[in-house]
Amino acid sequence: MAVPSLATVVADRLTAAMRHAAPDVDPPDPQVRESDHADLQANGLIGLARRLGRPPREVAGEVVAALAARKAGGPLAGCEVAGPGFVNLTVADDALRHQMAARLADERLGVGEPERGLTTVIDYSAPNVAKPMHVGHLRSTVIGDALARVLSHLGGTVVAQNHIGDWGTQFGMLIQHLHEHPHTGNHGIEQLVELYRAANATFDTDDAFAERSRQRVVALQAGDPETVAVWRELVAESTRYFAEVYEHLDVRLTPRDTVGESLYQPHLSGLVDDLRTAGLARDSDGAVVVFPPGHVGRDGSPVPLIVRKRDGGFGYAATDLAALRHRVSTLAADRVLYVVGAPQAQHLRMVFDTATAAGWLPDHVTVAHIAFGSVLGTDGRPLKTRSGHAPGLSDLVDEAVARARAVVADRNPDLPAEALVERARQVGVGAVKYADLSTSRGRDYTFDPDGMVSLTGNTGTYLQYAHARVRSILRRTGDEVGEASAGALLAGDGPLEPAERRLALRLDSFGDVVTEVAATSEPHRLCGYLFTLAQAYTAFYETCPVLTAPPAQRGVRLALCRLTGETLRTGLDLLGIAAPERL
RNA sequence: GCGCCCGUAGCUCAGUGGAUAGAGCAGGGGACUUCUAAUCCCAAGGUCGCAGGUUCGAAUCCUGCCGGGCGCGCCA
Repeated sequence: MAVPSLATVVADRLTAAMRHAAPDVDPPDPQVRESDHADLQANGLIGLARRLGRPPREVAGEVVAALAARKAGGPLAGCEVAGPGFVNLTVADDALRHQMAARLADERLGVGEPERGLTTVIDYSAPNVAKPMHVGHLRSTVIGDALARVLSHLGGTVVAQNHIGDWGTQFGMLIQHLHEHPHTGNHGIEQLVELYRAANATFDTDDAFAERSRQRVVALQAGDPETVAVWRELVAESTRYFAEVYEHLDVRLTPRDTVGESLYQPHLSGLVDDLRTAGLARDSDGAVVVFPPGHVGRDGSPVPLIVRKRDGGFGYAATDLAALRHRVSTLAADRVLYVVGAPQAQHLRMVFDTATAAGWLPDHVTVAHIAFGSVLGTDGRPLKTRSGHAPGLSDLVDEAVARARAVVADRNPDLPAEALVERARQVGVGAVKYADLSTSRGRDYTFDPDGMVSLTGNTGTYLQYAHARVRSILRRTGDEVGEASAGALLAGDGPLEPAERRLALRLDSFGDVVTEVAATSEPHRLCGYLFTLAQAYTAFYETCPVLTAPPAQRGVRLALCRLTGETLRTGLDLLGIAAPERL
């Protein structure tokens, strides 16, 4: 059962008190926030005073009095006016114990399911066939996977769509090159990459080959059996590679979520006709284009969305429109999220605007570009995919895992080789994912391998370590669930230590933060929360002995440990990061 | 030129219009016979790019400027 946080309960009570103290005025948001000066502080009463045209401290005093008059059984132990009209709020120890007990008794830790009944389509990862995945794919994959986990945890239906690049003119040159230089045996990603490089080089230097490649594109589009068979082989090989990468990364995408660009090809002709019929598309120099209003280019003229090229081929805009239409009509999306790099912002806006104009986007469906920044080197220069080589995803992950293995092996000399491999993977992958998820996604991303895999400080490893310490304590009790129970919390009395209070308050906000991540599509908020939670636990760990405490206190502390452990484990899982029992 | 994003500690970054702007890393000083020291504590480090404006109150909202990144007709 959902357990509202103390902050929301207190906010509701303040709103009620404002209504009581000033019945004729619509009460503003009480703005209850965590505070350095108390457990919580409310800033919104100054706004109420403004609406009343009266001195803020006076009004705040009346609201506090109204609050005090109805506080029987409430969670507050104290509230006082401070500064220009803030209200500092202290929650009662009993209220904290009850909150913790309620969360501990609930398998969902008291987190509600506000997404129940909503379907969200998430477009993420989107690697290209016959190309290695690089850091840009990593961001989309990791962020998209985290959002999928969060929305699904909140009760929503999530439909992942891996929009892989499996169509386009480059396949003509790949297939033609394979045709002229047949490979034997299996290919593997390395061979595919080599094929891409060789085909591309020949294409650029050999005009005759380039022409044969163009013919090969025509053959592919016409469904020539031999050509299609080779194409399928290329796609299948890449799909196997993607699946390996996802599994290694603990990403939930599977081949079932793969909906390549090729699948929309049969619908593009009709789509262009529909746009024409709707009066949105028109001919321009032999191409078919849409001019969504409000998009102006270099010379002040409208920027076209090219749905069909002059040569008769369809551009990616057509594919994107077909995909969007499919997601809304067939997949019944209430919300469509595009986890795509920020440089595509204008393109996506034009696609969204065109879809809206065409009537393919009903009002109740929201569409959002979940943009993330470009990948920069440590010199601050962007790493270009085409010119230089963007760092390969596998290289980065392998390096992180190797460093993790060195540290894990150093701390656990007796760990069997097999367990070492798996734990190093969990730690290394967790470090990479956390580094990616913990900064706000809109910013450009500085690719810093050293910082990413350092395994100290504000990293995924810190969170895993805090979790492992929790587990270590609980393992030492004979019956952790029985002793570290909700009942133990409720049986506790006497004042809580400051470190216990701070930990309990952090634990209480978990559901609010997860809901916020869903609302903003910003996983870094969850990272920040989990880091402060781990810090609060560490402070508790340093100052509050658990196993050696007197029985009543021991029960309370064990219960706090267990709730912390389960909150960390759940939070890490929502980020796609493992929480091993031991580090 | 137009549009979008971004300028916060030496570096990498948090920061819901609220009180004294916070973390991590690096560098300095301390703490392991102790439930895991992958940790913790202390000190140091800032014209929040600049200038105006709105507000009781601005890193946060508005305007202008400076600096950086990205995008802007047939690649995806």
